[in-house]
Amino acid sequence: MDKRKRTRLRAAGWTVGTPREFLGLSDEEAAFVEFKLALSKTLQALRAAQELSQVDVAKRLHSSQSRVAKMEASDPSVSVDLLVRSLFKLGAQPGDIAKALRPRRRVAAT
Amino acid sequence: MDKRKRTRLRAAGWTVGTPREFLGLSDEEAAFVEFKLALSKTLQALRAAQELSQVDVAKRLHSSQSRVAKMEASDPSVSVDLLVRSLFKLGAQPGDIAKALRPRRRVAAT
DNA sequence: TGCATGTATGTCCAATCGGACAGATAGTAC
DNA sequence: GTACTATCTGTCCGATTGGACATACATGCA
Repeated sequence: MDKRKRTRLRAAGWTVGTPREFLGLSDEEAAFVEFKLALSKTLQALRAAQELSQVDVAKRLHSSQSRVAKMEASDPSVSVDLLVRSLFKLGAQPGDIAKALRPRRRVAAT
Repeated sequence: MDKRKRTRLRAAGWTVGTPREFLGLSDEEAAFVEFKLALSKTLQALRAAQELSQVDVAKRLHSSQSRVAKMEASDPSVSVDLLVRSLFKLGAQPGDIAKALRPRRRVAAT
């Protein structure tokens, strides 16, 4: 987005910026939600790799399908604890989790 | 500990083994407590590096000294969420956390 | 000795989390 | 069309968590 358009939008009362700016998140909060997101993605990937349904995973975790869906969606009602425990139960190794948390290479902003 | 002594102790009614065995933790549970422990240690290290008291840290986190003590002690009442949020608030980068989680090289058991 | 500082531990209660259920939506096969 | 499967979303209520407080313990210093 170029400066001109940005300015016009702001003048029209719009908030312009990144999702993080939009939501008014501080740096630490943003880092935390990204952290959770990385774990969610890892969980999804692990499930896909094992070709399981959410119901299957729920059984292994002694939980419910709806909670698994929320875990994968990084729902606010899901804690990092639950995500980490679940990853371990699905066979992830500590190293796998560490790997998943490494910050993605940043791509040039447009 | 040698085999002989181990056997004698068991005969005398003692449980012999790792803390994990002693507590009857499954692999995933053990992995999880180690995970938490790594975060606690990182928090302590971060505080030490900045030469802050627990009270100082508590202020930065908008929490209390007692909770900080429990975080560093990896108390059961402390969640991974709290630890991770705290680390970020103290300025840790995602990469730092990933690094802290990498499994330590195992040393020959005695 | 008393006093200050830093840390550890136990408890209380409000806030958050998590399993479970209901119901919605989407895709596929018959 | 119905039926089945997989996933998503909202809600409820018991369980866990977290800030706060009191208090104990340790160390250093005047």
